[in-house]
Amino acid sequence: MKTTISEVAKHIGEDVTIGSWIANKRSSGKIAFLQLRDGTGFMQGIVVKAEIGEEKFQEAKALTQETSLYVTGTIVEDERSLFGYEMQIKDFEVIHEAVDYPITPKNHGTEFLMDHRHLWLRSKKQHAIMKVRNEIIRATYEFFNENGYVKIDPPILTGSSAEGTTELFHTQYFDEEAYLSQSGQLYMEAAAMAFGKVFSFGPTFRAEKSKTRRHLIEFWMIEPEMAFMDHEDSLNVQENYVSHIASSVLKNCSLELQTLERDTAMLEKISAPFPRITYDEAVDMLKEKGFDDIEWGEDFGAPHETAIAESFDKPVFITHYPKDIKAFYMKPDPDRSDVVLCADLIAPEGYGEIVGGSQRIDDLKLMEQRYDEHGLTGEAYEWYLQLRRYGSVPHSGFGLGLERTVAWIAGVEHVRETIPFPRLLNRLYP
RNA sequence: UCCACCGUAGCUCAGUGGUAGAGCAAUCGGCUGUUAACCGAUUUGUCGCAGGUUCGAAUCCUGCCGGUGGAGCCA
Repeated sequence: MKTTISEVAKHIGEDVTIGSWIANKRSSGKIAFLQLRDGTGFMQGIVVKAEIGEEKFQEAKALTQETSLYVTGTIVEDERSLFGYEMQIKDFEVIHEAVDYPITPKNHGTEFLMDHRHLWLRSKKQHAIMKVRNEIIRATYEFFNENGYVKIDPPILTGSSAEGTTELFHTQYFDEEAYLSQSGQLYMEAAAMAFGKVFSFGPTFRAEKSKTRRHLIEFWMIEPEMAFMDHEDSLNVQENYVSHIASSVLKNCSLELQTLERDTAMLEKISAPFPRITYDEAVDMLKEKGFDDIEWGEDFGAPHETAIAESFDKPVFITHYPKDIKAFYMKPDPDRSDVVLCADLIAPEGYGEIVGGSQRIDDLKLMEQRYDEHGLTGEAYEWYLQLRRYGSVPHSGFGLGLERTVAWIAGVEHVRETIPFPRLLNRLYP
């Protein structure tokens, strides 16, 4: 009967057939070890000459890397295998012979591997990262579904920008100029007024010429928006959500984390509540640590965020940033008009900002004032103003960057390995 | 856009003015428990491109192209 590597534990002692590829191979005069992969996992198959016959044994020894084949044999438990099971191969049938597979079991550079990303995804480490990514997505849907959120999909083609600061991808919408979405947030605010609690999950685009291990041109964000929730309520949602992600990956991806050599002790510490410090406290903390290049009113750079994160073994919220360095829609603190009710969540171990969120301005007059200050005129922004004209309520929301979160949870150095086909400054292929 | 570093065999790299090298991959042979298996043999070149200096340039100089890391900006 046909099965998959992920299911072999149910077939110990039975003869099964698995459609698979040769990931690697080792052989000697009378025994050969085939490292098999089938998409669901990796497993070793054993070919013994005395049992399979001279002709088939020679055929097994000649199998090339990434040749596809059906293997048939008995599933046995074996403690020498990390996976725990092996197949004693009785027969195999080659489907397609691969010749000169480019990615060998030895070292390769990033450029070469990225040029072969369509093949690199087959490797054990990349496979593990994508499984962690998938688990984070699954846990995201689970968390928001269980907490009464409705998934709403904002548009990708838009006629206006959410935050005028970043470079947008321009495109043509018949006779009009249009942009690829850099955030679905403004639309999610409209959705929250219709459905209460909503979340989105989709791609976003930033035409920034950023070249760092934390940046992609095209990346995926999860953007919840909640009516009748203030800044504090939102922080509670954020820490519960991130904790749920961490515990789900720990529970369902233990083999993948082992493959990635991730220190799971770091992940086990990720449980709500998370520490919270204000921007003011963060500036003081940085000055104590010897940073004399930061003054109140300036935004933090990556080294600053890393230095702050090093003081905590959990993600840390930095709240109440100065109004002037944050987006126009953030609500000022009622007790202090020079700061806004917002928070960035900084991941430990130098992974940087993974969440940014705020309570939004709900007062029509104040929002109109912000429009004037930021020069937001024209009908492209009119609909957003109407959300404050017709039954405005306090509401908050946040955006979580999927790739940065995957990089942090999986312990991967660079976000380009956390998305199947990264779009980078100089890469649109494959 | 700016700063730093890099570009030599299919891959990873050494070679800093005097005959183009190593390991891996590939091919052939050996080996009954391998884990990036190991051992022996064989094959592999537009030294990123263009110009210059020199008796002689992979090596020194100039320009260009490409890549990597970082800054700014952000998730």
